[in-house]
Amino acid sequence: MEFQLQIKMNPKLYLRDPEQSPLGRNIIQHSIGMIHQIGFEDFTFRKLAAEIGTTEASIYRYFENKHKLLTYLISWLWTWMEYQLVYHTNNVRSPKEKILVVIRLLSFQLADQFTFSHIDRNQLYQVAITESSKSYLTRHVMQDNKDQFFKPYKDLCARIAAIFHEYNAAYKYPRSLSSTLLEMAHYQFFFKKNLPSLTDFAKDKDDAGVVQFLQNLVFSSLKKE
Amino acid sequence: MEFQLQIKMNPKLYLRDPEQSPLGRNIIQHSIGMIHQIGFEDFTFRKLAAEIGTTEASIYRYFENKHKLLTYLISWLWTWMEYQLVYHTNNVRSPKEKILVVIRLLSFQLADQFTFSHIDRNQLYQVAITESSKSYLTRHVMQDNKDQFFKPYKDLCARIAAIFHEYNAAYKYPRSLSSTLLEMAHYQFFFKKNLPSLTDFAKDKDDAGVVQFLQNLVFSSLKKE
DNA sequence: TCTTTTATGATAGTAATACTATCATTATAA
DNA sequence: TTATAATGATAGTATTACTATCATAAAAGA
Repeated sequence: MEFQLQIKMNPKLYLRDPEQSPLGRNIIQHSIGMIHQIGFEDFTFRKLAAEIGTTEASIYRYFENKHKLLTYLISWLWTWMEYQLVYHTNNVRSPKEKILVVIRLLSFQLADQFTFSHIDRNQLYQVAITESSKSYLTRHVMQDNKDQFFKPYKDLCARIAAIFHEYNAAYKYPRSLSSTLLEMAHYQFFFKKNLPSLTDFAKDKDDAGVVQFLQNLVFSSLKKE
Repeated sequence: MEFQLQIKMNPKLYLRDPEQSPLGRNIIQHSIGMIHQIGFEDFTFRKLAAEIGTTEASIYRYFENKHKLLTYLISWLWTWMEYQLVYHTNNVRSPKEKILVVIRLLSFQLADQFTFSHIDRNQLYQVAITESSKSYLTRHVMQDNKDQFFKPYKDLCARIAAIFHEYNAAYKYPRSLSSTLLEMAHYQFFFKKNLPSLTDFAKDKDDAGVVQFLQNLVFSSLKKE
């Protein structure tokens, strides 16, 4: 018995659906690998075309530009995260336990039930740590928002906020705490690796310290017990 | 009686010190204005040269590239912030009061004692909200860090962490809480303006809500009383 | 099976970006 | 007064970020 999870993406993010063809899936797969390797700034469609043995023109038939492609990738990850959250909190009663699941998920400590032949989630997660905020830190964020590009992120944020509310209905800032958690789950790992003095985890070998910090941050804010 | 604050910048950030000439100061002044207006991605030395009536080549004599210029600007702001922090917490005894000063400072609610003829701090602060993280979210962050480009940011972070420690010596994550506060002081304002559903301040007209959230976040984490 | 559509490849071309180099001119300092 | 330094003027290169055109192969429809 095999299950497949199909993530439906916002059609405005692409010109031709990359999931529907081998070339499209190649673009997705190798763009993740390449951005991971050389970073988004140095990543170009020309280099990507060379790597997968196609032409620039062919890639432009799938994505308008590299920024849309990045937004597509990040958007895919948030959607996948939300699904994971639903899956892993299903049948969990205690809001406290749900919050622990959220933090484990955002710290990439949870096992996945699916494999995606062309998407290396581990690599995509690494990409997201460094590049995700670039998808909205632009001058065209408002237009992109109107086009619903950030719906997956906002949905995930809202779902986590709802769990916070469930844990403590009196807490006044569930959404801001949720976006803080989402961003910090990236930034603290980035800092730990690259600018360690901005964290308290410089010497840590594993991610346990960051996870504990995030737990402390959230539960302190939400108080209770 | 007039006082002047001279902020000493890391010489590796520039080729020729922009503070030492009218052209240099023009570059600083107009780059802030221009990045504020069109965003860092669309900002080019060519456009900047046209605006201030000089040539691309002349600008390249001051800065190697636009990324170094951005890092210079952001770096200046962090240094200025640290000075403000020292100034405004001088003679303040209570650590709690110091933390309130920090948050007011990061939310740009504090008056400044100096004017800088060619640097519009208000505009630079707006630029920092959207662009500051781009100065380190790169593949060359490690090298840049070795060159001490982020020292002003790390110094400010450490100083705030020290205040947290003073407030509650038992708290385990003063640095991470400090970097969280620093980043969120930007992100929550950015979200409030551009992606309001990621915050609880969509309808707020002023910044008071964000300030309260930041206070709540910090004091909850640090507990005590 | 024949034909039409669709996807890709191959190739070319353009405007802008991100620089580097050279030389003349002007202002300043020794 | 002469050397030095800063800027302007101009030119040029490699790369980026696209757009356009045409040929070919594969798939789908009649």
